[in-house]
Amino acid sequence: MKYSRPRGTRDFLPEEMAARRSVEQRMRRVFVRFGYAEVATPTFEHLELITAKSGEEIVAHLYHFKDKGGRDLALRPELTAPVMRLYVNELQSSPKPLRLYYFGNCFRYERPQAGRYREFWQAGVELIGSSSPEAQAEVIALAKAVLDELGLRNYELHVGSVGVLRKFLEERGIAEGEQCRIMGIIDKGDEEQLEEELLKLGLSEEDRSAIAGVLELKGERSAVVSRAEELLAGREAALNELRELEGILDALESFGVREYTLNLGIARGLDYYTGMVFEIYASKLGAEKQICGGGSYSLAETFGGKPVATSGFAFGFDRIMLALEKDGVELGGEEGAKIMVIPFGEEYLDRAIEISALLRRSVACELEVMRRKVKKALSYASSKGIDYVVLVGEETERGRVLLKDMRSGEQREVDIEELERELAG
RNA sequence: GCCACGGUAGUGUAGCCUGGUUAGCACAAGGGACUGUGGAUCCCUUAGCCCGAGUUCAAAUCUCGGCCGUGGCCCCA
Repeated sequence: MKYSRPRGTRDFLPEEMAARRSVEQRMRRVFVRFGYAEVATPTFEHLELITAKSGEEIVAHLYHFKDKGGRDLALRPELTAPVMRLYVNELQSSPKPLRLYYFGNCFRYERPQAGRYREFWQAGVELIGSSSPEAQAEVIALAKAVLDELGLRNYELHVGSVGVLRKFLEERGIAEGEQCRIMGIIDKGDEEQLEEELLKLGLSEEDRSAIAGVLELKGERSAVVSRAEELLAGREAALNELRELEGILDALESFGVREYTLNLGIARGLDYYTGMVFEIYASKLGAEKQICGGGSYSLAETFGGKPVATSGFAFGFDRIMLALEKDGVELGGEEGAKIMVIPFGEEYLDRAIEISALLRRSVACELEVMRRKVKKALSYASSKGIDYVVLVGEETERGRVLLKDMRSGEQREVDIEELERELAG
């Protein structure tokens, strides 16, 4: 092998590509059905755009480079920041809400493993301009609608809120920067470190156990909510945030989404999430089983725009493909009948070319270009799954060809003028 | 960045432990037997030891390093 692929990248062969396109197209249809319009952004952006959103640390996980003008650029590691930049640059004064969807490849310099590649694909949406419970619920319902449309069965939806905890901390006089740090620690799941940090911030024993208690809450809505209310008794700001979440859940249930886990332990480690967050896991996948992540956030101001409430999510497209496969979902891309034109020898080649060109006005057909004997050409057609073969020979002098049905083996003479109609039907 | 296992024609494999003929087999691909008819048979052809260094008279085989793959840890915007 002379040249190998760069690490963590993949080639997609025709069969796999057909399956990917079919899934992609069905995803798009659902996005469109919900009123979302597609946008696309560059494959690379200024490095600062990425670091503005995610901090300097992530440079270690980026493909970044200097171009010939000395500019620091990076291949996009995700699409939320580019899309919000696009919004700030071009769409701030368009009617609200703005519903955008995207689909594209992203790049991260990380160690490849199951469901993790250095080049991968994301599909997602942003609903910009509304902070209403129904807007936030809509994006969750949309994510679920896509998965259901695709026929995925084994997945779990977890809904939570980073707002509850943020308000709790805010009420205790803890600054936003500190809140973010705490959320990051929660996301890592390091309980000892969390306890330590909270102690340093001067939180009482009671506060600390309330936080630890809330973070463990996970399960059916009413049980989680009533327990959270007990733990948060007297913390009005946090309770308000809980009620806000309940409003979203009410709307979500109106959308018909009733199967979910209320999980107050989701922290999403990201500084820009403000309230509702959600994640979807495909239970059959391995270590990398999260197939979707999203929530409500405020990012426009980070990129120099006016603050605007936004909800959105991103699917890990490759992981969804893996999940569908593990679920045994059939992904055959639908195609029309396959047709092939074969000449009886070189003297009929020109005529065969003309006939194939004629047919292509309405159907897909391929021409025998190997100058093979009919026997070999038919053998090829057979192994390729060709449905109909048009044999071009002496009959062509009477304006006719032989049409052979490869399934039944039956064959008859047909006028060339009628051929197109025969095959289109 | 760390750990485990792996890497032989296009694909799947035998050989490796116990260094030593032309590295074997199956399928696939191209051609032919069959000059106007496929999914059958037979024949021929193409094509391989991941890369590099070391040990040795001799390395696919043993040792080390690298690259790549698979899975896991860390991380996961």
